[in-house]
Amino acid sequence: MHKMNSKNKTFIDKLRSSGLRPTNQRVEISKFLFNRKKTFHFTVEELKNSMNFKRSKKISTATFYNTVHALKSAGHLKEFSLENNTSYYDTNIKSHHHFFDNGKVIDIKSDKITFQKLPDAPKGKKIKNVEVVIRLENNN
Amino acid sequence: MHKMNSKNKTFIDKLRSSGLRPTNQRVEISKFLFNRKKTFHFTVEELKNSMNFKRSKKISTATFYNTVHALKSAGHLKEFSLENNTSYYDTNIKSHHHFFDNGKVIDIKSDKITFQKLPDAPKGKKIKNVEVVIRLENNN
DNA sequence: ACATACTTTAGAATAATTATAAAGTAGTTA
DNA sequence: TAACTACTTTATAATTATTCTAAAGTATGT
Ligand SMILES: [Mn+2]
Ligand SMILES: [Mn+2]
Ligand SMILES: [Zn+2]
Ligand SMILES: [Zn+2]
Repeated sequence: MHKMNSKNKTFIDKLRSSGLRPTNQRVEISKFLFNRKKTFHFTVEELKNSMNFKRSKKISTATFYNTVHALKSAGHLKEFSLENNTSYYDTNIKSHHHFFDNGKVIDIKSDKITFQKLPDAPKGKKIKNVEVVIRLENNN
Repeated sequence: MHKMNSKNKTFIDKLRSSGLRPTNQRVEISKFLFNRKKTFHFTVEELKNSMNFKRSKKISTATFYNTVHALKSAGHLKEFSLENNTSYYDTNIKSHHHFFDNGKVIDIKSDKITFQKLPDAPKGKKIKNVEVVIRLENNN
């Protein structure tokens, strides 16, 4: 008694090609994360609550953590931090920048910010990437 | 039986002028944090371990947390996050940028980075500050 | 010295995350 | 399809970072 629609196929392939067995839980989580137009920024708790809210058969906390870590390792998610002690994940894996607006995170495309001056990497090192955070506050 | 040297005076004043009673613990912690030439980036655990290592009379964990929070509220420390679930603190309270090199954090003075292009803040918002993280990796 | 508010402390509590190990499932092979 | 095996899910325990609690201690004003 499995639901199957044409969307799932995409995620099954995505998981398989990353060496992850496309279990029901992983497919559901992938669909929830990646089947949307805009970038999704989330914590594991938020993901768990919003997915499990409507489900009769809940997915376990450990599976949410396991799956998010697996997707991160496979390069489908990026991890980042705000100024609290929780990990956030980003469905936009391209190098890009962020607005932080009281806990709300908004993507800034890489080409929206360019530099006039950037320091050289210390000797023996090179630059892996450059990410900018623009913190916002309310006007007036 | 209090040790007192001319350095402590500075920190006593600093604490008093921030509305914090200059207790022994706070003075010791302030001296440890601020009596150095270079910026210090640390977690509360790191601070606790390095200060308590040599002391016979240990300062309690709660006091390290309390004092770091108090110093942050007073504007003498800034909090930031790496990609783990621990708060880091920065003795450099000026707006500035960072190199991240495998967990090691190095300051970049604000004027070492300038922008050619920056996005506008969404309407109703304004930019509070802009901080850049340059992630490093080893050469070759 | 006394009073009082603030501070320190040990220990309990909480939140996010990771570890454990038993039960379940996917992919493979007979 | 049945059996096999490696991988996955799950409930639960453990860990880590941090905050809370409330009792004992201390700084400051009088
Ligand atoms: Mn955590
Ligand atoms: Mn934490
Ligand atoms: Zn993003
Ligand atoms: Zn710094």
